[in-house]
Amino acid sequence: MKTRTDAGSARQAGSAPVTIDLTAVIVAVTDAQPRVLTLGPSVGQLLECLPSGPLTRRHRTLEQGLRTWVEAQTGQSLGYVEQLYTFGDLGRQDPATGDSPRTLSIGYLALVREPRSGSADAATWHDWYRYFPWEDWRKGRPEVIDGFEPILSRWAEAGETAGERHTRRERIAVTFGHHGSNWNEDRVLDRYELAYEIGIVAESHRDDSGARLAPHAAGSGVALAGDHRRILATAIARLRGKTKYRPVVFELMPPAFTLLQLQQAVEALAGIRLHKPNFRRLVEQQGLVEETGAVTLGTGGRPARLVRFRREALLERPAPGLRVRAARKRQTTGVRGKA
Amino acid sequence: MKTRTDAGSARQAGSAPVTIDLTAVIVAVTDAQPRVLTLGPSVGQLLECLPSGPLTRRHRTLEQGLRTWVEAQTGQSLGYVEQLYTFGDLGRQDPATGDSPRTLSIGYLALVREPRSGSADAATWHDWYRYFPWEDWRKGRPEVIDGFEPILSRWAEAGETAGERHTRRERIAVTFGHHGSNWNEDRVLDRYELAYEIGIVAESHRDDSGARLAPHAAGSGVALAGDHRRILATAIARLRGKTKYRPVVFELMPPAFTLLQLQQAVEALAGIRLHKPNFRRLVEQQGLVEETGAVTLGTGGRPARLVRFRREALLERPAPGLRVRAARKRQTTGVRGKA
DNA sequence: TCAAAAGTGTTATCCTTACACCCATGT
DNA sequence: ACATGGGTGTAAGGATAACACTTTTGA
Repeated sequence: MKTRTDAGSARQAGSAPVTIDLTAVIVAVTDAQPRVLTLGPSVGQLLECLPSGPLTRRHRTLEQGLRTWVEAQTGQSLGYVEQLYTFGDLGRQDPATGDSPRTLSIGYLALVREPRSGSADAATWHDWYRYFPWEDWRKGRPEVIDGFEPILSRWAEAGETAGERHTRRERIAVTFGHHGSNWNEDRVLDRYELAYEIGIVAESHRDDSGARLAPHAAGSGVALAGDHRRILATAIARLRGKTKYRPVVFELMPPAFTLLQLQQAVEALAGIRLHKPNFRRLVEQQGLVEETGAVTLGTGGRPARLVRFRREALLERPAPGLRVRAARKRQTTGVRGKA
Repeated sequence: MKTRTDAGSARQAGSAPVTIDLTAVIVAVTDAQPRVLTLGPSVGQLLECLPSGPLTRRHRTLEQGLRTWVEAQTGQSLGYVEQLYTFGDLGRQDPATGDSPRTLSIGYLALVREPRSGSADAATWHDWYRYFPWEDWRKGRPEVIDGFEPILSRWAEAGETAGERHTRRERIAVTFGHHGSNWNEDRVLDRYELAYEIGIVAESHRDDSGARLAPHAAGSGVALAGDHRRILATAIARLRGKTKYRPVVFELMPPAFTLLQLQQAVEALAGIRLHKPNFRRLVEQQGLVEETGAVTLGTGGRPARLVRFRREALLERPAPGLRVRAARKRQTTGVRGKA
């Protein structure tokens, strides 16, 4: 790709040595909880991190490099994989490293069916709301947000000009909604970035020495090494968004499942509760599933039909997905957690 | 980001030297046509290419590096910028380069308001359908697709097993639709990748020495250097998709515009025709525009109200955009081209 | 018998699509 | 007068969201 070099004006500015880190957000849903695979912490490594490794000559494609590293580090082999974003800003680098060999991380989202519990190494599955407690609205508005609200307002009112204060208030309204209403579950990354900027989140303080407004709020979740929590936020946002127009949830489901299991998986990802009868109709009317003929036994109630994903849906609809919105009342299922 | 190095198992495999290329797809809409800014061709550079340059130490952020390069090469300063994808597979490198210092390109989408015609350098604006003639359905089904169809079927029927043939037929149906129906304007990248794989497109033959099924079909559009046509396809796909749930079109419009101009911009991007009365209602009902009070004169008919983008729409709707679908009949406007 | 989950019916409302039609200006 | 684009009315059909209600199991 050097052939066009001459076309530019001042090209020979000396490209710095760069290392590429391939980083994976590996997601599964078990027992109606969204889980993500992390490594550590260990000696000499204070924080947990996502599986990741440098791109080498032996990797023909970026994705192949990612799969190789993940398998080596976690024993997990990946099915569905999708590139998320490339992070490479200076100044957000881990201070320990220094800036000398610049590192870019290319983040990936991977979906797997079963968290085969840590066969290899120190890989462990964690509920992803451990890192984003404010993102789980399934049991109602999370209390941690109460702690954020004064910090957010203080930041808004600390704007220099009237215009800036207005912009800040608007930004808060868009990302976090107005106290409880207008919550948009897709804006995971926007919320993390705002929290990072304001200093709600531990990483803000680690990354820069300058004083931030807020002193790392209580309930701001578990931090990860480097940019990894940002990458995780990107993954959750992408997955929540994509669910709505592409049948990605099924990558997380076993070959046969009940409609309730499917609903709980969607709820787990989106962090909201859904209306059961309407959810079922949505799924069936979109033609996303078909009968297997089998039924489950002993789920604590009437046996449920087992269904499977119906691939033909891809041909029939331009955007086959689950365009869901939170139920006003708790119209879903009774007890959650252990399914 | 080296702090977690120890957490992995066999990390020290020697990361190869890598060059990062920042590549921009710069889009504008003028005279109801979608345009993209390219460089060349020139001496020693047979093909056109997108503005791009290597990431250097001086670039604090990737985006800032991109802006700097684009401004140097084209004189164009960028407004809205969004990262698209990072391309880095070996084997798709330009053969001239060889593989030694591996190059990744990070593709960006930029939207600008006015193609201030090539003040600097050799930058020129081109209709983007020059590179993707099959993507413009505004005047009905493009004839070039007739030429593709036999090639696609031949490829499908050349599958080894019955299963593979079925998979291939399905893939064709999803990406290109069944002869004219089921066209999904968002699947620009899928179509390019299929065309590349089959050999419809010139790049397939340039990149690999192996014989392909088809000998670079007629009407397969103008090729670009390196991965650039793929990056352009990614940009168009992203833009077509994003229009539906985010008000990005307005980044391409002047401060005040008529509803017809807006419709023509959307049609230009999506490559389909829309139903005029319904489009207007959609826009107004979504609250995306507000009156300026002014009207246009002499547009060949009754003077039109000039409207502007209404920022408050962002606060009111979770996904403010123009969820459009092709009109069955030509219900739009009369003559196109010169607006 | 009751709790728990599965599953059906029905309605009001909104959004989408298509059709038909009128309005205001320039040539 | 008529062409061109601007703009409104409205009705059919489909998708949603909320409501209430029945069915089938296990403890």
